[in-house]
Amino acid sequence: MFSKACEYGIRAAIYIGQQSADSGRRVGLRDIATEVGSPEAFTAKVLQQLVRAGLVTSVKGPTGGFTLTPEQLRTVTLRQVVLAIDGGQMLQGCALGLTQCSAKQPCPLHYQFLPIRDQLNEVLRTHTIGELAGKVHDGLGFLRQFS
Amino acid sequence: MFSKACEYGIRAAIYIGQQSADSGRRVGLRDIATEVGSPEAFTAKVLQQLVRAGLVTSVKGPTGGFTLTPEQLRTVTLRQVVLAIDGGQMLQGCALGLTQCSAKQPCPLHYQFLPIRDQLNEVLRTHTIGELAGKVHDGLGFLRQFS
DNA sequence: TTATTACCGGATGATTTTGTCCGGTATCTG
DNA sequence: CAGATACCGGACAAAATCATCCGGTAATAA
Ligand code: FES
Ligand code: FES
Repeated sequence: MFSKACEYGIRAAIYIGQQSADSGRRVGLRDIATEVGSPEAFTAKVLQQLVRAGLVTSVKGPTGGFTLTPEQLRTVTLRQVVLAIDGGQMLQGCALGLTQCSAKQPCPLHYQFLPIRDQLNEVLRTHTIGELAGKVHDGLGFLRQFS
Repeated sequence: MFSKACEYGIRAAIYIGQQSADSGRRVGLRDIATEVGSPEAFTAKVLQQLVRAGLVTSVKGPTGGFTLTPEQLRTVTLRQVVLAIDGGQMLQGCALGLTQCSAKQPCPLHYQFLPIRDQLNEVLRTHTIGELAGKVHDGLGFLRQFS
């Protein structure tokens, strides 16, 4: 569905959001990688993308780390995270790989896939990182597998 | 969404199906690659997978090529093609990359993604190659972009 | 100020996916 | 049988993705 980078990015963002909403404290890279079960160095690259896109805030130095401002918690959507990392191919490209998805020259699956893709876009567009972080906080969602 | 290999495989299968239903004639690799706009040698690999999986029939020698039997046209679903090439990750894996998708330890998006994935599975399960080939035959669907 | 902390950025390497090449083999035609 | 055709199979190569390493830089705290 999404690339590994995107999966790590989403999980990391939600964890950062959870900690930010919970206690306002910043979380370090090591902490993030441990909690979401992702490779540390690679996760750093992905987070840099999110910081450059303005979706996550970072602070250097001691007591530094990553955080989500109250505004970011409220406004940053899953869709923005996916677009920043994976681009729009999954969100608007043709399911069968035609160079463009359009009713002009639709692939044989076009009209079957449209509602699916629309629903996917809707889910990504209407869910904020802060909202998902709340679920994790309430024990309704998990960011890694516990055995 | 799907891998390149899978996209080529689906488009190729539909084209083979269209020609088989249309005139019963077998189509060669070159013809297929041209008509669906895919790299010839790579498409050959993908078709071999489909032949081994029993979803497409091949015949060697002069006048040989690929074909779909009437039974294959009637019974082979898109889902079988996708499973043969890409496996089940997209069809049953967790959207956020958790090692397993389950209500036991769901990711924060689990319940939002379930209906989307169910709908995707339903579309793949209920559409046969023969049915989609019919659309192409009737000019209602295209397998490559015409400028 | 000085030392420490922790993110930043570029270079590098491993793995998977994508794509090509070519000889082998089965099949059909004459 | 002889020759041509076209799929088969394995080796090989290129590109994208995934992942690591390490010196640089900004910020904090003593
Ligand atoms: S043209 Fe293929 S999904 Fe729209
Ligand atoms: S656990 Fe993530 S989609 Fe089911």
